[in-house]
Amino acid sequence: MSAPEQPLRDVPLQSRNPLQVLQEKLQQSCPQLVRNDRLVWNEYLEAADIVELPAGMLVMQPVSPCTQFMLILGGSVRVYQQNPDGREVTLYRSHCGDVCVLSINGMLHNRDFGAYAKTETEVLALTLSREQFMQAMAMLPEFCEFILTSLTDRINDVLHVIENTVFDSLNTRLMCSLSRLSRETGSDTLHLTHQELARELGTSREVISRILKVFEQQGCIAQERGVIRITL
Amino acid sequence: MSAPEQPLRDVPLQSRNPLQVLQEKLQQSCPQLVRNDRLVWNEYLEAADIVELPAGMLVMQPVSPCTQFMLILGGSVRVYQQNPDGREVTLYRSHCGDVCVLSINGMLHNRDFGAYAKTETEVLALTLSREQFMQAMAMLPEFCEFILTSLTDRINDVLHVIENTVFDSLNTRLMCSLSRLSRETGSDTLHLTHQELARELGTSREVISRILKVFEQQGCIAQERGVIRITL
DNA sequence: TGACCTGCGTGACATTTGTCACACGTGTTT
DNA sequence: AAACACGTGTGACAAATGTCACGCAGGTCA
Repeated sequence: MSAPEQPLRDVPLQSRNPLQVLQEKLQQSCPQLVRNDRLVWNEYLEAADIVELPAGMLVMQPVSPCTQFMLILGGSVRVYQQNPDGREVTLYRSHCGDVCVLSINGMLHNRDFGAYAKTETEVLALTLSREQFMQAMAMLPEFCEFILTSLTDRINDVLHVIENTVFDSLNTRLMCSLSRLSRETGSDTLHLTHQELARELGTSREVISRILKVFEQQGCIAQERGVIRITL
Repeated sequence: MSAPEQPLRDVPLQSRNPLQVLQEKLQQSCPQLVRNDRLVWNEYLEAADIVELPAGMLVMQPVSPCTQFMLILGGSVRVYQQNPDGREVTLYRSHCGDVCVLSINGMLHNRDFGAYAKTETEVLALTLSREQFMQAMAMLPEFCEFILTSLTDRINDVLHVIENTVFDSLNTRLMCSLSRLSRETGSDTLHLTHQELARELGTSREVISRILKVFEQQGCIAQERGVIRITL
């Protein structure tokens, strides 16, 4: 399976060559990865398989069958936990340029990883076999550094999640979630139900409704059925 | 600075050759790291510097001056966050055999890392320069795998912390903390004040006192000034 | 002895969050 | 039209947690 070749015209990112999109993305976040206008590990990436996952697919379960390294090229994956009552919390999301941590876990030893991952949109991902991955780590210091950076950044992210859940009120956390989701989707109009926001924060629908009503009265947001628009 | 050479007699771990202790530890957690009765990266480790940090030292601040890789050989480091009011939460602890995540962050790019780290005891750590570290990653697949495993395991750990803070009552979280601390110190007698437990969970002293009183009435614990004994 | 610090106990109270029950409107299906 | 699923609003209430204001006991130090 290989990437579709398309001209770089004024079309949405999703329909462009995903490796090109990845390169632009990484050029911003890790400029040292790009030399002479191409990714230093292009030779590896271009040999890699690219897989396309449908939206709504449960990619990872606590013990996953995944034995390959995965790098997200496009789309979004939600990583979350579930308690026995069926309540959920979102732990983080992976987007273009993000390493799939659970795939590294699976590739190395497939230890129990107390988390689920589900695609929220169609997802394009690059995969490397364990051997390809280890070889890239050994041969390409930039790739090695990229992987380590991704992992430590991810740890940093989730530490901030802990900070927020411990120190901040639901009020604050909800507002932060709205603003982050708005940033991630690049739009101030969020197509979300109250129930989905409850799953985001690990609380119940009624609580979200109650707080959103306050936000609405304060003029921070406007609501329609299934839609929240940030007006601030 | 090199490791003290001491005979392996019946003495507490702390006074033995720290590399020996590390090897025994890693043999349990990562047996593939040991071949022919020695660590596969002994050559690197034996050339490495070993540093000794005093107890109570603030090792890392949100932006740390650390530019070396660190691997804990002995003692314990507490990684925590602080909010503006001065309230704290413990995020995790590092012990013998653990990689210092913040040192990797510092070594690679020293990005802001919203967390503090403080030694709780005297700490012995092995350090590698950035060059030594990258070379070990490239040359020793076992070392590379060990580092990646350490990082993904750490992510897994903190994801569980999120799960607990979101889904569990303080009651449950406190009991879990007590039992974990007991496991980590290898003793059922914990020398801890209520205030320290409050910092552990990100709450206030009164709340901890209230819950511990209940535990005591239920017969799960016994308390003296500054001491909690688990009797269950 | 008295002053002081630290650790703990505790009651009263406010606030936050979770839960339950039910109602209403919209859109879809039968 | 009737039935139904879904998203939302809402009021009442319970439970959990945070906060404040104390008091008390043990130890240390001057």
